[in-house]
Amino acid sequence: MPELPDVEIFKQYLNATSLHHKIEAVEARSRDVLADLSSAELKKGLQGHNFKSTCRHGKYLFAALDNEKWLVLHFGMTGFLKYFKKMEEDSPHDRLLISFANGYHLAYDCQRKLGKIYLIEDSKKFVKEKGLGPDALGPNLNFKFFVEALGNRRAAVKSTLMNQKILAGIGNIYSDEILFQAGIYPKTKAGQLDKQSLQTLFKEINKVLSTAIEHRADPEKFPASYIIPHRHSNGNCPKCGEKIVRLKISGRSAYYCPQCQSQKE
DNA sequence: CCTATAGCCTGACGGC
DNA sequence: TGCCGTCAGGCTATAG
Repeated sequence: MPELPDVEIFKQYLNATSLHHKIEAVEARSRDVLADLSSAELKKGLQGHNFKSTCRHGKYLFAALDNEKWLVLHFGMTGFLKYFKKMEEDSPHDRLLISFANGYHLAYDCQRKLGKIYLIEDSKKFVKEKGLGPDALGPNLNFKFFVEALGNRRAAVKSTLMNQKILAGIGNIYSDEILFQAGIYPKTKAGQLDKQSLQTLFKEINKVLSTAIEHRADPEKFPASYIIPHRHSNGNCPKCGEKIVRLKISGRSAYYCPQCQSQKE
């Protein structure tokens, strides 16, 4: 789930459910998802406090606490948030359980434990230390920067889009969608894209990510022209009907339409 | 500096 | 049914 649009929805979800409620109890159930802090430290940082506001950078969600600290959540491949009242809804994959004074709970569910939880003082510093590029939907992103960032890259454009140090937020699924909408073959070397392709690509990054957010990051609600719902073996291109092809690029699966995303010489 | 790969973790699925 | 390999919306350390 968790690429930029998904995390944006998690942020909205946290805002709608969990702000300004006093945190009464904290259960950190897996050491694996705790970055560089103990469960006791996490508990100490959260208990008795409340969330004031949130923000997001790439795939990271930041929740500001009233003690000037930030809870930072990264969702790995399988993470998501769950707000509920009855403990029957608590699942074995809920790695962190925050219980509020109003009787509700916020769970961080992360089946594969590839996500990470941090407690930090300074969100700007965190982004810098992680080496994250500008948020793919953020205000600091302009075409000039984009062209320079892709400049002399020899890697496949798909890998470049997924490189969090260049742009933060795009993952395996949405890179496929962006390249499909832009009509670009995913293995094209980033540095070999002509001006026209770069312009289209730049525009589609914004368009695809905002469209996904508008539809609550739910593929079932996506426009009929989107490849994501057809992104599997046996899938057919929603634009031309051609059979969708799978490639391996830097260890990740790329799905594309050989008709609409033809390889240029 | 850049790029590609293995490893981390759990579970679902298909083939034999 | 069991076992095996593969795959899965990510990141990191490491090697070339």
